[in-house]
Amino acid sequence: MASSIETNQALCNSRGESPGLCGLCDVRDHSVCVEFGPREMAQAERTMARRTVARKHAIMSEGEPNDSLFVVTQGSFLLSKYLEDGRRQVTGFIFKGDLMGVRPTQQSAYTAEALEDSLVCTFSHHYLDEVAKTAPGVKDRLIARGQNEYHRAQDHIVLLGKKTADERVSSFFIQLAKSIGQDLGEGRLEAPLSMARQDIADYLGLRLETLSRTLGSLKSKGIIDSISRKNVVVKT
Amino acid sequence: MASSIETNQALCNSRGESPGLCGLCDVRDHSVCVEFGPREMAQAERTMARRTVARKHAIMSEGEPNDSLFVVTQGSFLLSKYLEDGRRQVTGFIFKGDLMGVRPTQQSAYTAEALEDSLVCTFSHHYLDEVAKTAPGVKDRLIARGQNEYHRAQDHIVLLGKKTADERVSSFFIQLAKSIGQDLGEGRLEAPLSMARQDIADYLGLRLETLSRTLGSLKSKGIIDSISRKNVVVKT
DNA sequence: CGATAAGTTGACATGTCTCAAACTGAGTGG
DNA sequence: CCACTCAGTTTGAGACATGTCAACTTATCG
Repeated sequence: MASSIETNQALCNSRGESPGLCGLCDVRDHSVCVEFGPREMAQAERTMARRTVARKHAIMSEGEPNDSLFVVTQGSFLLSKYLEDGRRQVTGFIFKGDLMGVRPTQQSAYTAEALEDSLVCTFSHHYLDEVAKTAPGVKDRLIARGQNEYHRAQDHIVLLGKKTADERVSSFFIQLAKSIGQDLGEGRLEAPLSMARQDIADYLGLRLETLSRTLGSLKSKGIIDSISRKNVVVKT
Repeated sequence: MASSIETNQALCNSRGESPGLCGLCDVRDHSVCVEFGPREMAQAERTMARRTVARKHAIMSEGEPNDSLFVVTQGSFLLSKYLEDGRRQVTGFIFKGDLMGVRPTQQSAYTAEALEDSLVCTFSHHYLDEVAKTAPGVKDRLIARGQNEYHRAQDHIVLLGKKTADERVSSFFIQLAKSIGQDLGEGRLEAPLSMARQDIADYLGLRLETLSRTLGSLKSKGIIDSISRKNVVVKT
């Protein structure tokens, strides 16, 4: 799962406070663009494409080439990989402030599809390479983001390799709530759920039915306060 | 698991063919150093430390700071993470030509310990940042390596989340043989095993006993030709 | 308010785990 | 060159967590 905004920075920021679209962007401070100087900012506003992605539509597909970096400014995405026989593994969820496509590639390693109507800023890597010549911090930020992806993947590996169904489900919801939830007080956190049960099950390496049963068990244990299709409240 | 040398490049290479130690290094063309010019090479040979790591000794520890990049020139390493109660998940194996520590960090995400007496070149990230000023390709190489790690981790996630014990074990040995094995002809590949059964089981998210039984089953199916403590021959 | 997709619950099957015992092979010393 | 040892590995029998398949319930949306 992706750890949204808090700790990391994404790509956009105007050091010279230009009042353009980027100047108003609410993920700017957490993105690659933080590294852009006023000149790059102005150029970015012309060069960069803002793109809407409709629910269920892919912005990257496993095996297809991709030469852009995407910064999610609204909405959320699901990352997945398929085995030849159609079994699907969800490898991550992406939220506002997260990046996709840290490196250009002939064959994307995974598919990224929108879980809801979403909005992304796209930067071609060709353009980023240019920017990097005068703003070297951009590359460091990409390295850092890439490492974050890797570390999240390692946590996911531990979850799948060593945790029980109960542990997987509670780890997932607690992490989700901590990363995108809001505090309701009394140690309760509420988070919106843009993904379906099947998506969560495919992320956790469980069957839909097992997830559903486990959810019931966690509710009775008080770890999960309430859960509906679109919302969850967890206690910590 | 790490995909050794073939496809990727690591860090070292003398474009100006200096006949120093680096000039003789057999992983040079696959490493970061490929990007170094003659000047950087000469400097590297003075600055960089070659270090031996004894079997079972850690070169990085989960939670401990690390500010160096390691290039494995001999031997192999095991990467692992632990849950609070001591359960261990092996997140990867590292072989000759692979990198560890792509980014400096206050808290390493995992532990890396030598599976056999090994040899690494260590570059401080402080030094690499200097080099990057005149050899910008170094950063790109680190981004690329970081992404490779991430993609391998995603494959690992699919293995743990969706594959059966049989599939996990055969995937593991086939990938191992393809990456570090040598061709015996007739579609047979032989690879040395520097890790114990327990290490492999912890990598595959299986119990030792399940791995052992599965190995027997794969032998009778002909997917594994033979396997001992130190060697495996797989048929493809 | 009916139609359809999404989620839950039930009963049973099975793959993997658990615990215990037996085996194997490399090193050591008599 | 033969016990002896000890860690590593394999085998056995039974338990249990999760998977499977089917029926049922609940949300969502025209």
